[in-house]
Amino acid sequence: MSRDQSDTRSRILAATARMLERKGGQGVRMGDIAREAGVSRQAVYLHFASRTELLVAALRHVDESLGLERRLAPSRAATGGRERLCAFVAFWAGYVPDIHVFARAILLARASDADADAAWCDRMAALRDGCQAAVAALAGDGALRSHWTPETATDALWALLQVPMWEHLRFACGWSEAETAERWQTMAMDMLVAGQSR
Amino acid sequence: MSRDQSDTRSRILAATARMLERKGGQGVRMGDIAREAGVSRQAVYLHFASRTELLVAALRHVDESLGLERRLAPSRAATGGRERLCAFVAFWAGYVPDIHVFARAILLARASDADADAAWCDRMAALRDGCQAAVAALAGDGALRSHWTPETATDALWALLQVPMWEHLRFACGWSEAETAERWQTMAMDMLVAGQSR
DNA sequence: TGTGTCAATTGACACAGTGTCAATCTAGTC
DNA sequence: GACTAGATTGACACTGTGTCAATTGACACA
Repeated sequence: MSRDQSDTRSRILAATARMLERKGGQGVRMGDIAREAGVSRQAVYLHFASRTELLVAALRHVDESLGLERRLAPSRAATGGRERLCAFVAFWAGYVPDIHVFARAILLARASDADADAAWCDRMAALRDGCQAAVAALAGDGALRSHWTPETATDALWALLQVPMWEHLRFACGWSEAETAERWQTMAMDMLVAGQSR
Repeated sequence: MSRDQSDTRSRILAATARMLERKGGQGVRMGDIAREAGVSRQAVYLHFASRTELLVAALRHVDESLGLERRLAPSRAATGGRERLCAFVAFWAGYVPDIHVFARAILLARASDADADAAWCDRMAALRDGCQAAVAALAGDGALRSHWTPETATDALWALLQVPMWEHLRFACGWSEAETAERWQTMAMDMLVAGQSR
């Protein structure tokens, strides 16, 4: 049989992704995922200790299959501060659409589950590092608006790039993915970069 | 006895506020609220059909006791576009701290409850009206950055003023209430107002 | 051919929280 | 003294997570 241990595990992860994609953050039950994966509900618990652990693993799994590191490369390679900021926001605007259903689910779980909260904080800390690097590049060019310190500017950019912000722009405002990406960059630039008045 | 119908109702609302304040959005159960109000759990259902209805009523109740309309007056009175925008963000930055625990609870309920979602969308529509008015005043002064239309600028401001954004600035970034208010205004101005480079 | 192992299945159950129901209690009112 | 209405009590249905124990079926080793 082609169904060894790791096979089942990845089928569960794939089923989780499909279900989240289809039904959105809430309303996806352990039983739904099991059925979708073609295994029993208990088989899921054989591989993941809890719903939260499954969600977090599923998110990590898409990170890998999407090539998070590879996608991050352009922004790391950018030399100028402005270019780096633009590239970073562009990367994130292209990445969030692929992960936001997982983010949604974890964000909801977060309220009542310390593990989910910790996993999310971890991930957001990594995002903040990216923001910090972009802001540092900007400051290095002397292009940071004078009312920001590198610290506060990092915080501001970090806040701007939160997943709920993307969701709001995308769904509440009804912006297309391309519009969201472009305008999100503009917002970041206008907020942080000196001499941007047009 | 001093316990007539409307008395019990408002005691429940007050208890809801206290519990949310104390324990945050999640983890506040109907039974907790009942105990806090000094009534039975069923008495709560006698006054509110569901948890969602209670949360929404509680939020409306603080709106009234806080004088939402009165607090909104300064921004409505402002003449210049910049002043109006500043006053509006200042109003909101002063208001969110008082209501964000209710917002949190409703936002969480929203994912699995259509009523909560509808109530929240309603409220957000009202916020958007405020944003629209501020942007219109700005545009009227010719002070709107050229890359925005009134529509897109309204959306952008609306997104910036979402409660999760405030929560992130306040708690994840660790900004004080005053810092959050001041910098939130700056972010809005930099994003929307032409000729703001410093 | 027999034995051991391990993933997976099945069905039962504990637990928490929301919401419902019916019987009963307790004031105030006419 | 009967009526009414809000409140109480206790039981229960329902949903979803997580646990447990007994069993099945496939493969491996000898």
